[in-house]
Amino acid sequence: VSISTASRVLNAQPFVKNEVRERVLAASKVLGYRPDLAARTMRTGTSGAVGFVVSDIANPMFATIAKAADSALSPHGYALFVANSANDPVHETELIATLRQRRLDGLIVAAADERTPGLAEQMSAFPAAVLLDRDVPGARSDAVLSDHALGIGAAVRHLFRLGHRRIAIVAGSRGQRASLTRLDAYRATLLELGLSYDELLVRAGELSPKTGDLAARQLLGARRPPTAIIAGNNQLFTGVLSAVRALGIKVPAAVSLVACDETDLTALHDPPFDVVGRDLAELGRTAAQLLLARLQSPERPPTRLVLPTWFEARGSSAPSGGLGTKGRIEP
Amino acid sequence: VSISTASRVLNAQPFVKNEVRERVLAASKVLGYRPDLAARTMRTGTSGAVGFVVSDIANPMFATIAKAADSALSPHGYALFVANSANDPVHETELIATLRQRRLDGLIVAAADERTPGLAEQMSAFPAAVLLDRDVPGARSDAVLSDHALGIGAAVRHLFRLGHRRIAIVAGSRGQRASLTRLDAYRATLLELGLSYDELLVRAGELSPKTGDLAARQLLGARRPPTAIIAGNNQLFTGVLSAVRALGIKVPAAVSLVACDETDLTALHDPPFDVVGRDLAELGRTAAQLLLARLQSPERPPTRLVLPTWFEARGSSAPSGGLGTKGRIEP
DNA sequence: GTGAAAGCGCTAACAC
DNA sequence: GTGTTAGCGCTTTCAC
Repeated sequence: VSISTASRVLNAQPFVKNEVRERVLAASKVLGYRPDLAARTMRTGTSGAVGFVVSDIANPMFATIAKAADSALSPHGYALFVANSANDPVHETELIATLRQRRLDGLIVAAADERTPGLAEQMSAFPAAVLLDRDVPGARSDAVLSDHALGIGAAVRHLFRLGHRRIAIVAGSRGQRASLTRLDAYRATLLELGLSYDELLVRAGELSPKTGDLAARQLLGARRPPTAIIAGNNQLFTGVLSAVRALGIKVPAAVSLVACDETDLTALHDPPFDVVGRDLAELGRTAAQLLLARLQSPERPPTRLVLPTWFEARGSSAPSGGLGTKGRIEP
Repeated sequence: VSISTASRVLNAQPFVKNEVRERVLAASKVLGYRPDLAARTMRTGTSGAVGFVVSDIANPMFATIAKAADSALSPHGYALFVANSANDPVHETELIATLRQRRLDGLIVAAADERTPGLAEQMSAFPAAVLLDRDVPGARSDAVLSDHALGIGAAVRHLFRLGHRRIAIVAGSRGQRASLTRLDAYRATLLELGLSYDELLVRAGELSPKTGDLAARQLLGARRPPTAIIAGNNQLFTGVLSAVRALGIKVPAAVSLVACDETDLTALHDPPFDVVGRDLAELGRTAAQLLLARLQSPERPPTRLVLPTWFEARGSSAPSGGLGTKGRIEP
């Protein structure tokens, strides 16, 4: 029983006598043999591992996506490792570099900031890399994106129909496509409806509850407060909601609220919150599929897939006494 | 400039002339040199990586813990990778084996089922392994545990004081210490208060919203329904709540509800839900510290740290018209 | 069909 | 102080 024959057997290669194969298999079972993956990685250059870099590992949105991606990858023998950049572009760059040093075969990236210098180059260093709802300038990689304009547009129109004329939005900063396109869609829809774009009704900052809380306090404390607020991210929404609670403001009587991305909080509130939804699991699955496809055929042209978002009116928006509504509209 | 001198410089070893050191550093900067960690791992036997095996990566509870553990590990140069066992003991065993094959230096385990055969052996194969709120028979490893009895006991007593005599609990199955000790504490406290333990008021199953939903429907649809329900896990709680919503039952007027572990849902509900709380970040940090300590001194005796839980009465429990209360008790 | 041997990129023991 | 060399465990030619 030589060392190379054993390797052949364990890698299921042909041209090994059946009797020998049996013996090797038996022996490896008895000894509990497990190949050293570090050695294999060094020899073959592949690790059978895929990384998922998220900007906030504690955000259940990423967790849902990761779960779906993992389910799609693991039947193909790839392990998914989730790593946290903690919303820090510097740390993120370092993290991705380490993942490459560890020879991960693939990378799914929801970058903290798309404008981080060198990101595109870092990604192209991987055999396969997929952008998840991010648009990195200069990157020629596969991407799964959400069409945020669909949902935001519908939300704004819904609020308009209810009579709202002062609709505010709280969004992330300019470093992420999601925030940018949500803001763009917000503005475009306002103009389409003949409303003016009022910068005082727009707040942007880090994607954290704190930002949402602060923004909501500023908006609601202003001389001419909004009658509706769209929170452009689940973390921002928790902040907005905590501010609304702290200020004792009634929803939807005094202010209408729209969240982005369904969570337990939005779904199980009584009544549930209006939400701009999307299929997070589908997002993760698709990212995994793009990754697998690229690993299989490295030369295929980059694919950009755009998945829909939608608006669900529920219990957190109500008619406003604005110009547009005469009679009361039942929610 | 020889290959071993370069290695010495880059590993910050002494006995290298300053001038040479400078030159090597400069060259490595220019070339963008990054050591191949797979090769280093093979040579040294260590990978500088730690795994965190969770039973449900989409559960924000684990995400919070992971985030805290990561923050504690990364300053020490360890990367934390989160991997999902998807509540499947078989998959979990496979996953841990792979992590060992990848030569991860450490492991934090919140096993799906503590009774999985061979778990203790698998863990002892790692240079360092920490159990996170799990009690694996035969494992001689470090552990961070939560004292669930504290919080559950307080919750049951609180409900008793409010006049509740039919207090139900929905818990996980017997494969996790958390579920077991919560059930034990529930029963012990009932007996301590002179109440009988009624099996019809106890439901157990997989830690999923579905279980919670089903259990709540059974409990509330019974001939003698409970006046209060304790959900022994955040996932179960979402299920219990969805059932309560679907059945149109008022909280806390018709039934009092207690959740385990604070989430956005429990904190931001109006009014907030009563909750058995604990410091999840502290749990993660402590796990990381135990891991680092063991990596530093492999021979130290195993440490078991127990962290407290507590009960917070808020808006989801109300007096019940039971035998115990005459006058109305203000919440 | 099987074995011997080279080499992946790195570190560490040993010579100089 | 620095260079030479062996070897970590695996896969993969290349002989036989």
